Amino acid sequence: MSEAGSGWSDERVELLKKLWSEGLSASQIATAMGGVTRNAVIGKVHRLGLSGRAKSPSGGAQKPRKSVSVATPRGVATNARATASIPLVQGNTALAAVAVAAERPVETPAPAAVAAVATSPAIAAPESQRVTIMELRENMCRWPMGDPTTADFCFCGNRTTPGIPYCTFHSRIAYQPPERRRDRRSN
DNA sequence: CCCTGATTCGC
DNA sequence: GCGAATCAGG
Repeated sequence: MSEAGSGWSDERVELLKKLWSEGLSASQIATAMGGVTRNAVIGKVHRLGLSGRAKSPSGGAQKPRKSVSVATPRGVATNARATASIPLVQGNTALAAVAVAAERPVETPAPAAVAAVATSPAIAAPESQRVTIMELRENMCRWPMGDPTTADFCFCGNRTTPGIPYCTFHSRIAYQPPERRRDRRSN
């Protein structure tokens, strides 16, 4: 059973706490852990009593809506968590990558398919952004590059269409129909 | 447009 | 308890 998908197991909560305390954004954590959305992460974070941590790099504080019939004295915040020294993003990349690899083995596309496209003179590979898991956004191509077990592991990072985890180029490689090698003269 | 977190509320 | 929807801001 490694059904990872939903449900906050102890390990998952620990990972969440760790990544959150290290300064990763909710969406980054969500994509890193997989199976959950940033909303889920945020919801869990707040439920755990976290939040606040340090200053958000972006997305400043919000107001509790307009006329909130506040009946809930949510005085949680103000966690005595000193700002301390937040490690730079570069230092965490390896950790996050490992975490991802541990939780969700990267789906390695068929090497044959890769080679086929790579050697196709008609298809030109776009310049990949080569982003790390930290810089990966929801709409960035998650095509793995490099070895997941080493620090040079990163992703394509090109723009994707909503709902598709890859850019147009890598989508062709990833979603190659089983029956579509030859007889493609109607192109 | 992209992103961020916060909060509410139905399940 | 969970997370989508919504909100509010950068």
